[in-house]
Amino acid sequence: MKDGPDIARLAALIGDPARANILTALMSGKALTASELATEAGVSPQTVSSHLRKLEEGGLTTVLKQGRHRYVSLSGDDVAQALEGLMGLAAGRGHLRVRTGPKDPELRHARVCYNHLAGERGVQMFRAMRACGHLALDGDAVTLTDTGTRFVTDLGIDLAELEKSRAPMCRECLDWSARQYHLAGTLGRAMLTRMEHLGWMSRASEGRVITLTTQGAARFDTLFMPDRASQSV
Amino acid sequence: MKDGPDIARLAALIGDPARANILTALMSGKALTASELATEAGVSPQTVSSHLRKLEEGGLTTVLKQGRHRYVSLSGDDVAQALEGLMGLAAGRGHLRVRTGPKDPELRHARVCYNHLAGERGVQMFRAMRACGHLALDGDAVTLTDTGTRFVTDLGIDLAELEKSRAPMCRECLDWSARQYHLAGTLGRAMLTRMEHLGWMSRASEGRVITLTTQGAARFDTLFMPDRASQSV
DNA sequence: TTCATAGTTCGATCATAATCGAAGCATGGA
DNA sequence: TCCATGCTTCGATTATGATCGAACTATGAA
Repeated sequence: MKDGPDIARLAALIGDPARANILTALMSGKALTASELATEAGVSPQTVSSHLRKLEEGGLTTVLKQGRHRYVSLSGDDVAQALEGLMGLAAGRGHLRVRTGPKDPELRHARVCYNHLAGERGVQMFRAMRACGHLALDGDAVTLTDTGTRFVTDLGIDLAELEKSRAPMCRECLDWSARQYHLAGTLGRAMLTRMEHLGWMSRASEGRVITLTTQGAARFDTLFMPDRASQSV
Repeated sequence: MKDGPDIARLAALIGDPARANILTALMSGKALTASELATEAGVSPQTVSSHLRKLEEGGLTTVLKQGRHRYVSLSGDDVAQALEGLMGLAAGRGHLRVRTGPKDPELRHARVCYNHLAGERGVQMFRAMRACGHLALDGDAVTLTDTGTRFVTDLGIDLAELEKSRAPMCRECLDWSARQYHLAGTLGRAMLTRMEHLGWMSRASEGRVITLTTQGAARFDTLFMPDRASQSV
């Protein structure tokens, strides 16, 4: 009995170490060049060329050519979502790197997941916004409430700009480290960008770790603590 | 940069066709013997023995020995969840079997997903129960309401029995065919079992298709149509 | 125009792992 | 006890696919 989608082919695409490293690097949401990805994966340019072709043919990545540069990115949110799901299962089953790097705790604390905030901080933010009634849930749908609209507008987010996009504004994304949900979608992205702009947090030039400044952490905790968020609004 | 969980190893486990077939068969929620899985995967007993060892070591399956029989099952809901996520991505990317069998539409309509109802029917049920206020959502948490308690009790479900289990009673499970959520957890399982008992639907002896009787479909639609469910309670 | 850089294609190499025949062990039934 | 059945282990075979050196194409800058 062989029915339903063919997960073997898709999983085999992800199951090569070099390709897994490429996909993981692309989880930052950045579009990276083939050369950068060759460095990330630790293989030669010719090898990465071959891998990228397979990923593109499999529908996991898209490529944008600009002159002699080819910018590669994940082909959509759903790829990121499935990868996070695999990460969650891998973490839950103890499938960890042999050498857990010094960045592991930092990744768990705060990291970028396809351009939005993930890790403990991401979960904290999502939970606080729900607790304060800024976000409402209806099944799989997450919507911004009236108080939420005021909240994010006060924070400096241009909602009119977000509404121009056809992508969902709010979406739940299962966090592999916290095993809870954090906020994805265009609003999730805008929140991270805004907090970077405010100087609360910054992304490393390489990798996915997000670092909060001392002041940024304080401001973040002020805004996103459930029993304190009400007072600030 | 090689950080976070090792998805390559896990994906490679799933990425072998024989093992993917095994895991897909186990999505029915039944515990199957090694011989049955050898038939499912279309390989010899010695090959399946080798594959099962890998899946068990990887934490994806558990084995229960009874005499000379070894009963294999998925090691948890989270495995089923990640597999469904991969199925969704595979379906969305057109990674389908070369020969889409005659069972494909039936699988999309109603199928068993780790012992609970999936497919269009599963989504319909979950949606209707939320619309009628029988289920309440708070982030990732799904809870049975007072009206929901009465509803399922009237349907013949023994909630006291369900509450004895440590497993979550209600959980959302993303449906690969419908791209929406259906109800999982012990309640989701109990609902399917109950409707089978009422003769509304039955599982094929092999595979995961669920067939509704004419009368069963009528009763199902009566109970789980959002604008009609209120009248029946 | 020349040179440097980004990236692809070709083909050979080689490591890996799925596969099954043969043999053996464990269990159950007559 | 003997035979049948379920399952595992061992070892050889073979197909697959990742890999990179060599060579090439395309683009950009001086």
